[in-house]
Amino acid sequence: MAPKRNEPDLSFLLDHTSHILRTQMSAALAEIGLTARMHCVLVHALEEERTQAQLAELGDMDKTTMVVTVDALEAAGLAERRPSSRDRRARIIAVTEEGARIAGQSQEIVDRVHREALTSLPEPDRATLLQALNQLTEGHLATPAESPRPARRARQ
Amino acid sequence: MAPKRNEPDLSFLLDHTSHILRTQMSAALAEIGLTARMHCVLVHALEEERTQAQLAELGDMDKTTMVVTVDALEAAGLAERRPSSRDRRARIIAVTEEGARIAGQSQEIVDRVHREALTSLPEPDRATLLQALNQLTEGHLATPAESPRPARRARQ
DNA sequence: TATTGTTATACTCTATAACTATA
DNA sequence: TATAGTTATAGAGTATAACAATA
Repeated sequence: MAPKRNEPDLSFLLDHTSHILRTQMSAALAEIGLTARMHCVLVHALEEERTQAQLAELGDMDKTTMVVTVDALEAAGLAERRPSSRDRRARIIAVTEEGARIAGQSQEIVDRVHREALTSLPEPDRATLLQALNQLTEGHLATPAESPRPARRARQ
Repeated sequence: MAPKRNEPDLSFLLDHTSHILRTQMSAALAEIGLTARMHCVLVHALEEERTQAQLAELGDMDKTTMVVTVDALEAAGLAERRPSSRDRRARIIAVTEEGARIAGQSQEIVDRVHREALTSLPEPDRATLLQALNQLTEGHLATPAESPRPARRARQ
């Protein structure tokens, strides 16, 4: 049987919920001067010594996007670039004391926004939702379809 | 209890699944020369006589984005702009015969991509997932938080 | 005065390419 | 030769502003 039209479908539901959640998360983090990327880098950099490339990989960012993000963290006094002792090409992102404090706050904000979003769900459905999304992520929605993107021209 | 770190959270899961599904949908629709927006406009325009503004509202697009989308549909011979008999400012988007045929195909593609995505889920979880997402959409994830965007300067 | 659709374009975001220093 | 990080900028996507026609 064909699905009824005008009924929210999976695409709409995922697009809508992820978009709204993202705006709420951005707004909440903005109150302490962070973007979601800055939060992501702070948290991962706190866990252990990591280079920009490693942090970019973890946060699924381009290395050039990471440059901008680390610039912002440095400007805010939350992190510092330090030369790696192992590889003089690489830079370790060291979180400052203030950065660690802010990271604690931002993690609380992230958790709170998630909690608040899920409050409209009955208890048992929350676990099922997260589990189902996890399964999709590992199943047919693991890898992106490639879009035939035109290559960019060389710089003049 | 604080959530364990490095565990996929709601933000990651929604972002990831919606992004992957979107790439798959784009790739699948591209095979018949459509974008998701073109499909969306075609389907809604087929249901009843609708103006660009109404279609923009339904598809959550800016009116200027709608202009581009309708241009593409016209160029592909799938739809035509016709003056509204009620309001001479407005234009009805009329789907051509070929457009209706393509809309049928694109709807099949959309349904197939959704079906395929959900195959990794056990039967009972599918309904729960869709229901839970629906509830989020109507609950705390109904309306976007507003981001303080700087106003754009006037044209020179 | 407000609204529909159009055009032009400003702005954001992201990624590519080229580069330097190092491996 | 390959990789880490930087810089500059191209390109896509989108929205704002201004406009003409009409309400």
